[in-house]
Amino acid sequence: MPESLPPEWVDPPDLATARAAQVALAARVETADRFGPVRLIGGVDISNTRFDPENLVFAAVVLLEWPGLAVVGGASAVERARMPYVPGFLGFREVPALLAAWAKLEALPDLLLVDGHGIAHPRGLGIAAHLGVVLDIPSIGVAKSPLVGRPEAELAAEPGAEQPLVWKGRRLGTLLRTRKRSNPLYVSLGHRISEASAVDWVRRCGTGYRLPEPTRQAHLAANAARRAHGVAIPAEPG
DNA sequence: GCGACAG
DNA sequence: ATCTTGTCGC
Repeated sequence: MPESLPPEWVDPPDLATARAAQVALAARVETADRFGPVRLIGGVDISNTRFDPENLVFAAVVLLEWPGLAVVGGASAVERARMPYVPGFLGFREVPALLAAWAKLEALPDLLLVDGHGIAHPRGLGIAAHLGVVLDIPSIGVAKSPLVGRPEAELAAEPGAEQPLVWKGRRLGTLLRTRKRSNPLYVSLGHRISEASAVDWVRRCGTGYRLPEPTRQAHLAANAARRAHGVAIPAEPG
């Protein structure tokens, strides 16, 4: 973890400050592998209630053992969104709640898979990179749709097919088709991991679904946390 | 100026 | 992100 993180890295007062914070954070992203043996893999995602005037953000972090990919722990938290969803600034909307959930974890993962882009972002700081740098944790971005860039060439239809994601002459990530007839995933390194390793780990975390198990379980956990919120606990009979 | 635009 | 059951296709 960097020295006590500057407030604007997580909760900037305006978009101009947020933009500057992203540039500063992006400079801290490490694009080479720097992590030890992987025994615990984390999955992260958030859930929102549509038309919620409270603007609540339900965040979930799940812990899966490696190998095996069984969920062995996790935590969730609720926070009020500081700002609305603005493409390119997703981190500032979700990171606060994720940090709250992170603080409740009984153990920390060795690698983190985040629902969203890593460095495949206009300023190189998608939410996976944002969270990775703030927590100083190896992270991988796994997005379900593109933000910037185009595949270098047409992506083959076969499962397992991949294609470089290119933007302005730079390679920012990889399109990965994890299932037949499913739209590809957009994988990009977040922090302390190389692009090649990021794709390798996403492949290893595959269990037959479109999304890798960590992110898939995090999505389920975030939804469960949201549905459990404000739901009265049925009284025990007797 | 116009269109694109993670979750 | 979220609203939602069945249904069509592999």
